[in-house]
Amino acid sequence: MTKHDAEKRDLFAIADLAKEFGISTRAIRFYESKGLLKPDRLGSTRVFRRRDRARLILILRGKRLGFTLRDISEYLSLYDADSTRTAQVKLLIEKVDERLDLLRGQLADLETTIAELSEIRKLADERLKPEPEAGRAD
Amino acid sequence: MTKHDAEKRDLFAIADLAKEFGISTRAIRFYESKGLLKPDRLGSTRVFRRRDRARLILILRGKRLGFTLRDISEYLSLYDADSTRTAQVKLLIEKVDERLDLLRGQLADLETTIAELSEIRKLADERLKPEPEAGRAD
DNA sequence: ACAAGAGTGGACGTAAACGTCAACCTGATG
DNA sequence: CATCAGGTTGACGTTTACGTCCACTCTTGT
Repeated sequence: MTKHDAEKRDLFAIADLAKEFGISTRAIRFYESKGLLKPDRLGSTRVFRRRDRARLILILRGKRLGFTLRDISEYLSLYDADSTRTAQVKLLIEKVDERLDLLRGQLADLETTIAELSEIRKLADERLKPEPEAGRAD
Repeated sequence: MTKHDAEKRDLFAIADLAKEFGISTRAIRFYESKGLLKPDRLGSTRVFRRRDRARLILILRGKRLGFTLRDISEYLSLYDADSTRTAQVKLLIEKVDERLDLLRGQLADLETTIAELSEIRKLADERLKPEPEAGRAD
């Protein structure tokens, strides 16, 4: 069972991650080619560690939110930047703020949309059971 | 002034909408070709009305949220479905619920991301003004 | 020894969402 | 009348994010 506890392991084959997250190995290699992942190598074989797995999680979340890989790449660099040591903390802050604005915009859009759909749902639902009154006959 | 109050008008040229929303006329025609918009015609010239403008707003919001045009198309049909008359209210409800689930998932992702970035921001920020001590002089 | 199974890089294919011409029509205007 | 701003329909080009072969190489079980 310990074998399957992905959280605790530190070594992953490309196929492990592909399976765990339901994506193709091709996709993973593609992410690497774009610099989003930097697995170690054993000869030519990729060896993924916890760090890469964590990045992959962020990548997939970014994708669910509709960001491009380029966006996500920038975004990952924010995590990397090591806010306690970076020489350009101000630049980092700017970037983070920028992205936060963007996300808050999305959040607002999302809330509006959810509200509107809920309203539609409510109407349709009422339509479905319109007689809290009396009995009926078929 | 009344001329420019987009909300109150009922006739829009393709370029009006393009300008108002900062997109290309090509995009608008493309949306039409995909059935997302159905402007009237004066001869061959497209005439957009409030309804189309409203749909365009929904389309752009959908895009900001990372949905495909196909997704958005389905989504628009929910608005169209006229929940007070549709013969398949149940189907409508299912679709809406489905989409609400999806959106709520995004909302959760978004909130997580915002929280994480805020944390990074906080760290970087502290790093920038590490002396909450003593007075100041200008 | 050898086949199977996983890994590799490289090349090509593809769907989505437009951008970018090209070639045309049309009404207003100096 | 010539031109010009705005409209039209194609048709082709482009970028993104992979899928789909392909032709190897390595490791391992029998």
